[in-house]
Amino acid sequence: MSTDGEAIDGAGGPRFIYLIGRIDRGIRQDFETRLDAFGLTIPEYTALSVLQRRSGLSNAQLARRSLITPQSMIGIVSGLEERGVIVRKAKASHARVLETRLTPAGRRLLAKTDAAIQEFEDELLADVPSEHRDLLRQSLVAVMGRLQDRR
Amino acid sequence: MSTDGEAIDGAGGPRFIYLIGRIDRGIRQDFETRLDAFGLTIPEYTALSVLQRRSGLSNAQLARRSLITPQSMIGIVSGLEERGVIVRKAKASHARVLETRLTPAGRRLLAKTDAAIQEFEDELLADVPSEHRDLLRQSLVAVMGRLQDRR
DNA sequence: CCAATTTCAGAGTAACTGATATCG
DNA sequence: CCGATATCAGTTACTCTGAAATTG
Repeated sequence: MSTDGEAIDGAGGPRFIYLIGRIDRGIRQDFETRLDAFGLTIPEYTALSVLQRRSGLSNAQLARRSLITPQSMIGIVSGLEERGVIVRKAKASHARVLETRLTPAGRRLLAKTDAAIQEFEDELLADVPSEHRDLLRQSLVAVMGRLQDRR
Repeated sequence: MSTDGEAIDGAGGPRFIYLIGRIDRGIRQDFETRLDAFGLTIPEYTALSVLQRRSGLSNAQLARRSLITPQSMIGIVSGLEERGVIVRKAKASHARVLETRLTPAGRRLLAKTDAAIQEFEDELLADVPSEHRDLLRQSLVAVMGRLQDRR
């Protein structure tokens, strides 16, 4: 328990923005530690997860989906490519664009990592009634949509 | 609109952890820009907001509530103290503990900033039906509780 | 020539770990 | 002496802006 007296929310409750920021920070450390066992960083794991769903995205597309710059993303995919978990191949119709895909090794790594992360997520959501979890996710997706649309 | 084809969530939908991380990143930039107009950083604004609700917290208490280390928090409060928006005074019963409080100038600054941030938050939540917003906040508070309890 | 992509280089923010001193 | 607090110092992780080359 928190030893600082009051509950987490006072009158009116904390802002949405606070909650997102604090949860992100609180999660990040555990998340990093767990991923470390698989030799991955958070942005690396995130990129792999996106590629699993949407194979063949270019660096620029990955960056847009992740709400970071292409310059930031390039560092992530370069590292993953060196380690052989992804491959990048020039698009047939446009040699400048490099399509990114998971390798079999990448798929295996991701599968192992996913299992560990699923456990973590279940712990975090333990106090959110299961009938509310879909709505939580839906609401967060709606916020994501707002953010995507301003790029 | 996103130009990368598909909707934001594929089959099964994105993980809670992804959503938090990406929303946080997407928010951070706008948030920073808006706060810059008031000469505040995100952690500074967050600390001031916490102090408004819970006056008299020590550095260590502020750090715990924010899920960061006291070493990280000390840099934030030191800056705020120099600028005269907070004061720190030794606790009567324990000279080692410095109780932190907003100054009148700090209160004024926070009031102005809050108004601008409220607008931002309303924009983000525009696509979340108002009858779901309370539930969203409740769920996030539940997750926060889980994180607090493991310190 | 323009727009999009890729990618190198440098800068900055915000957090961390480690260590030291003080107080009750 | 122990536990909590405060705080200095150094380090790391992730992202950014700027700039240049390539392609259609």
